Amino acid sequence: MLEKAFNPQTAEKEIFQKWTDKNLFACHPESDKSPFSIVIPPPNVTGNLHIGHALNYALQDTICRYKRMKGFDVLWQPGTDHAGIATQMVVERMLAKQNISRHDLGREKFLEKVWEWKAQSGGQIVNQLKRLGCSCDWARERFTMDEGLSAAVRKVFVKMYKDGLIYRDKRLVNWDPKLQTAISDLEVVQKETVGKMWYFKYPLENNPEKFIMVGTTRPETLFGDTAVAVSDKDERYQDFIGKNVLIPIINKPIPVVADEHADPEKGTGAVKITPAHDFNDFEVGKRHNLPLVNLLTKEAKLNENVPEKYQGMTPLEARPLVLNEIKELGLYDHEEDNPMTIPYGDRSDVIIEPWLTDQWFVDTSKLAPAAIEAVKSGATKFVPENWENMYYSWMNDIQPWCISRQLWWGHQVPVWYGPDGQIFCEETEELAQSEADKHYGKPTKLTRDTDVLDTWFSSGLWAFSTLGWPNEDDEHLNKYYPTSVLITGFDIIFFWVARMMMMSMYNMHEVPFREIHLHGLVRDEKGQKMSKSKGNGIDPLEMCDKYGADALRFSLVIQEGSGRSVLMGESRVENYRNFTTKIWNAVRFCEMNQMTHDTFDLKGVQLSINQWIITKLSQAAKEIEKWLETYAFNEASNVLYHFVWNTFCDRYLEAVKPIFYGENETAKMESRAVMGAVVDEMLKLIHPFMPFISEELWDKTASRQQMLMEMSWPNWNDFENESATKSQDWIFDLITSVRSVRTEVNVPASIKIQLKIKDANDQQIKSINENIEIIKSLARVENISFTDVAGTGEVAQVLDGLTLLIPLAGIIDIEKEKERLNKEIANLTGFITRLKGQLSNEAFISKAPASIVEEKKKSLIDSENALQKTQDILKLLG
RNA sequence: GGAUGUGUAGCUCAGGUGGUUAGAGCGUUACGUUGACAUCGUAAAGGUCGCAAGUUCGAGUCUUGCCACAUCCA
Repeated sequence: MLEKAFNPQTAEKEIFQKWTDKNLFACHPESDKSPFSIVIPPPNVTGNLHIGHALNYALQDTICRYKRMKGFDVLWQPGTDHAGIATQMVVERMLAKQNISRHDLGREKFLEKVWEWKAQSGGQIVNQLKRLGCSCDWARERFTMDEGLSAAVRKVFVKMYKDGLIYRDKRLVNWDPKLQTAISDLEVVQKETVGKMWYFKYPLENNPEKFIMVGTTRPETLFGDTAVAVSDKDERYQDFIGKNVLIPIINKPIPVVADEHADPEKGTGAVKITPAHDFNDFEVGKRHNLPLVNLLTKEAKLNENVPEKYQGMTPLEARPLVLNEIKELGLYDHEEDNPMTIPYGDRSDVIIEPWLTDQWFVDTSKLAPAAIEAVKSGATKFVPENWENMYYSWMNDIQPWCISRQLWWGHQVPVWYGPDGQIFCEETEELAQSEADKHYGKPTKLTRDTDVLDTWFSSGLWAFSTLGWPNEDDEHLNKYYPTSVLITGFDIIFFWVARMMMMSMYNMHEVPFREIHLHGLVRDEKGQKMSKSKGNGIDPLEMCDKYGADALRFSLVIQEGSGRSVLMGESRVENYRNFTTKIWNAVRFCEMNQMTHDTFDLKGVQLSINQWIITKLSQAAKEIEKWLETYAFNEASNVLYHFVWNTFCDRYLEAVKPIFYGENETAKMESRAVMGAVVDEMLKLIHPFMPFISEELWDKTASRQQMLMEMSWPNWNDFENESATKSQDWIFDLITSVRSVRTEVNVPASIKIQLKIKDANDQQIKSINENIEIIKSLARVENISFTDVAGTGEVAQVLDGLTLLIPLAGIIDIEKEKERLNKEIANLTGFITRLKGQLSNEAFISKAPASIVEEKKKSLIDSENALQKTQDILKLLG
């Protein structure tokens, strides 16, 4: 006998262990089953499971478990990424507590520390994923810094370098002065603020009476100005073009150039150009061959190119002083509030400075076309489709990707320099050395580039590097690549999805995945983004502790549709915990009524209620299948929820109760067998969504040869009985109808009524007789009889041509009943008027399809019939 | 400023190719039986489908304009 309730805390652990012991998560490249493969979006090795992960992995687990049951050889490839900046920060912070900096240790020692940290406390998230029930092939867990994956990085880098797709260039990059590394465009967060626009004068070199008024948001960078730009269409400044103006304070002459960057409509129409500290100005500088004057150190402090008194200040410290000096010189004009955006580092949260350095870049413009074509041709499909637009628009306007980082933790760039700066890019130091020796004609000492690569560079290879590449003979690579689907959040479409597409097309000449399902982000119950500062976050592990992993998973998965957000609150988890309890108790009830699990021929089932539940289960299985195939998780889980709760519990179990309380042993036997079979199949349907409770019930209700996880997806197509199902559905309509009337005329639930049925046809009579006990029980009816005449004092309701009569003389309020009937008559009349209107419309009759016209005609006859009967009843009431 | 998306019940959302009186969950209200149920069950109320035109026999669904909001990119 089952316990009173499910205890997730103990059961989850045991079940996961059993799955692991039986090695059920493993893929089987040797099997002849068709492959289905997913690579996990690798969580950050420093990470902890947050609710967004929980959604993402719950969706993947649902699909993977479902596909296994559908007979696929599933590989769900797990792993983590090395998170260059985040990990380095974690370890540096740890060392800082002992007053050690990474520079004290040196690169090699520091990396040892990082590996130590990783071994001890890295990858906690993996255990957290297991708590969720994730059925990844854990034995194949990978890490982006593994030897194999690192080899892949080196190989791809060298190949791309030699193909001219990776190059080194001195350019403006987004410089993070706190972390002291370059970061890519995508790692910069633009924050809106209201800043100031300051206006001041640049006097003409040879005629200080005349000047150009310039507006700027960064006055302190004037020391790096190398021109002032105006529009060549701007009447005001025609005379100035080609002449020199003087930079205030330092009186350095710089040219006035005509450039489209200056917008005559904005401000004064003249802008100062600081090519080394602004991306737009950099472009202007290139067009006019302007020199670059760098003003900042790598800590983003003013350097030796500014007057001595400003050196060592931050730009923000220098700004008011510079403005003061301009004022003192009489060159200052005025200031205005100016809405603007300021770039911040997404990790460091400090202001990012455009800074001129040598960095490595990927020429993405050459990679993008193949990645675009892969989606255009349908080789990879986005689900939902509308994400394609976002993908195309980014790809079409793609910027070079800065892949070098001035960090220690990560894949060191496989580049060595000769004494003259000659580049040797090879997969190993030995190869680079031998190339260098050849090049110089003698043994020559090389130095290695100290930069490491952006973590996303290695993540970009994830889809094939985890499967064994560069070993082209790896059986996993051969069987599971391209992967079937990528399931991830839309927020990393550029960071990761787009880059995997580019890297895979270039390197494998094949898409990384056939489909991409992008899901929404988890928000709080009010639709607000969850954040630490708002304190509205929900800890998935705490939810697992309180309500069980199944409840958490279901509350997430049932919300994932085509929308952009999944709303989450503790009450929702609690709600679906109630659902798990419902399941538990339903099965417990079946157990109490001695359900059986012996082999049993479902085709020989006699009772229509049993035929009905068999058919409903079969239909639910097919529907869930249909929705899961298109990643409509909300629809699939909704079908399951309604099947379990409404169809199985509220209808079927309630309907069979009278059978078990009755004397008909044959009916009992049949129902016990059907009940057992339906429970078994139902648990299979539940399993992909709620693996723990379903497995537990499977285990506890019978002695089983195999675990539930190993079973096949239900297919009861051959046992469906449509006509029995239809008439049984009609019985439930009848029951609802009686219940509804009872409520409307306030018959207390404790009173059992008499039910008389008038004008029923043969089919209806047969069906009612067959289900007489069910009707009596569910509609609280004492006795059912058939009649030809309606009596007085009877409440009546028309249903599909027959009339339900409930004698309630003395109990009911005649006036209230009249009111009810009049309301119904008004409804029917309105409906009939509309139908008649349509049917008397020539245009409708001639233009609408015949089937629609027929339908309306039939509907009209039925309604008129019902109207007539309802009016008759009303007359009887006097 | 550009792009995309969204506006349907108090809340969150469903509503392939136009076709009966627009659905679900939660919430609300009323009433509760013979113990599977952390409660559960039964029933009810609640919507001029953002606004305005247009196409059509027929528009929540298609077209255009407007308004509001959201996200991404400048």
